[in-house]
Amino acid sequence: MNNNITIYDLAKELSTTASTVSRAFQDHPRISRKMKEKVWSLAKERGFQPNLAASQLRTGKGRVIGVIVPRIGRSFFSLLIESIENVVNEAGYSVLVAQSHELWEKEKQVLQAMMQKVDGLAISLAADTIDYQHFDQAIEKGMPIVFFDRIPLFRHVNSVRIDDYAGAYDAVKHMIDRGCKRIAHLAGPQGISVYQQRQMGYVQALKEAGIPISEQLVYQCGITLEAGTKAAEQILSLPLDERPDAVFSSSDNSAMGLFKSLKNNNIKIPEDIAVVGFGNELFDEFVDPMLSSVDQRNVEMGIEVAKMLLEQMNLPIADRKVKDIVLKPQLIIRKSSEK
Amino acid sequence: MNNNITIYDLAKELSTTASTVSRAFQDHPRISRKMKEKVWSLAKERGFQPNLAASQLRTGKGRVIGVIVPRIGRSFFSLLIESIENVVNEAGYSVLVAQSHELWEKEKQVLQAMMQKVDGLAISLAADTIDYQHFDQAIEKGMPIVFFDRIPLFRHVNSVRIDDYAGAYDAVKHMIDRGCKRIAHLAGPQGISVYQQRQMGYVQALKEAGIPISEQLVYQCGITLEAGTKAAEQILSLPLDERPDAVFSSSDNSAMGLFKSLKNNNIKIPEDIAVVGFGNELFDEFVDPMLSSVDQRNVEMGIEVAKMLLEQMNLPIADRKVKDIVLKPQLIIRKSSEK
DNA sequence: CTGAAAGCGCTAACAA
DNA sequence: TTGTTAGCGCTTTCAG
Repeated sequence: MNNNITIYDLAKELSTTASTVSRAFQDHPRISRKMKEKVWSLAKERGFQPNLAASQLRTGKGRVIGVIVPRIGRSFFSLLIESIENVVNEAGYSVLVAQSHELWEKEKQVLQAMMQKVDGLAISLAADTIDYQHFDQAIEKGMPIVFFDRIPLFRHVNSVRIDDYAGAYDAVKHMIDRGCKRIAHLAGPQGISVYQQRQMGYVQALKEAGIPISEQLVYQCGITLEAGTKAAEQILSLPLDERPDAVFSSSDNSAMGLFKSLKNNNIKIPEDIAVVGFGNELFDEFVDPMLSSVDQRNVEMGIEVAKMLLEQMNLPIADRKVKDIVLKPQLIIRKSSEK
Repeated sequence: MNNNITIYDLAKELSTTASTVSRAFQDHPRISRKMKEKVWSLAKERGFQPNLAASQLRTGKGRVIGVIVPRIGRSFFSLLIESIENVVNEAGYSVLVAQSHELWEKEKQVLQAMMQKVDGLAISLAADTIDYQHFDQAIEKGMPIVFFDRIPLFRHVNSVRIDDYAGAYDAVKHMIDRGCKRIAHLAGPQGISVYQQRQMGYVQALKEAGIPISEQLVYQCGITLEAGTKAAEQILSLPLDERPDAVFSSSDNSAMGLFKSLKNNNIKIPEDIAVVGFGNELFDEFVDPMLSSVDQRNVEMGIEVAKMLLEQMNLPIADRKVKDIVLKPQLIIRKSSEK
């Protein structure tokens, strides 16, 4: 804050000029080793901290990246932020966070605010977002952006995600292999890319196994605990011979709601109904029986996002190539789907 | 980023000067309404965004606050960050986050980096931190700091926390009221203020009830799942008549480890051993029986932290008064401790 | 109520 | 290899 000492002070003390001191800090090749060492050691001695605002005003760079997510407190996003921070911090960057609260308007607003403050952005879309103009404008202005997990569909943008389709496919295939015949699906909001993909993976697995897709076994129910509870009620109200013998949920939260309701109604998991969720949340191992789930590889995803963003930022605009990294999710089989 | 339009451009177009435009944006009292409105409407029309770096260079303020926590991904901290962001965002601030990884060195390092970038700081201490000089220096430089949850002990600093002592006391009292006689405690790292307080609350409740404190029922075991598992093993290895009939854990994670081990060994919860945790994590309601726990009031805490910080930042240094807000935690009683 | 002018601390073209 | 100089865009005293 009130850091008084400047490169001028250092320069004076070394009987040189501000430019030389400035260049010394940048390890400029045309400054002598000797000079650099004198500058560095004096700086350390005096506890000098370069004024970032001044540097940012000159260069447009402030060593900060921004992360925009729907909600920071959701474990998936907080783990991603953690992972991103770990990587970019190593490279001398700080992380600015903002929340869209799943709202397109809010997303535009925080994007605007971030534009002034960051050198690059990592973004996971709001559920609400259907229009990408705000991002187009940002990209046009030269802002490096990497989308992750929830990415704009049909767009040529930098992105890191898992193969949600394959994750869902594997989960459903696993249940089929275990002998399940009637597999229900708790689908998430179809406006969000990842949930759409998961539903498609579910459908494909059934198709390949020659199991007819039944509309009434696909519950468009959202991804909350309550959504899962409601779905369970509907399932329990079905005639016994129409009841599913397995459920693949697009989120662990809704899986949990279902799970609890089924147990409360003395349905045995996995014997009567097998359950597989998506997200591999911590609590999956706490419940009884432990919940099978698809791991989203949060840590790796964060690392890839950070690496891609750093790479983009350090490349001249002309050399930047749009990249799309797709990680393979991993099905974690636990008791809830073992037959 | 490449935002070309400046207040000079606006000034020219309105045949006035930069000073007037600048003042108009600050809603300066000595600028005419008419002028202000002309400036504001033109600014909106042109999509003008003031250059924050320039303003920060001049004023030293950049409309950013920093949050330093041990780990972002832990649900307690991520919920707090979420809550803080919600409040300060309303006031036009962004949030910079950094992690100490429980290390004193790292904490000092990120503090340094933040000093250059933020107008105020919210901090929860690393487990490792025993020396507060780095904070003293920051405060001397005029940086407003609010500590939360894990605060420096015996220091006159701004802080927001819950009454961990009372939370623990209430939890243990509740078990005593339910008829428990031998109550064990999974204690957390005693170097961290909150865990120390929780242990003291535990001790006090026993004392008041005339129950002797037995050293071997206090497990100094850490706050991870594994720690809880280990503690369970030790408990199970006790002769039957020395086994506790209740356990108060200083964290939900270690409670969970204990919980699972006890169940695996056919100990009935709460009949054989009642369990109460601390933290009121989401998963407490997912497990069977549901886990009683002490709620830390994350949302309120975040709100208070943000409000206190905003208040401090907007007060001239001379008028700032050190405050300490203590929230009352709430015991949430669930099946795991009902007898 | 508005304008002129200086300067926040750093960087980088240009010059030596 | 180093120095000179101008200026990034904004704020703010001082002067009308």
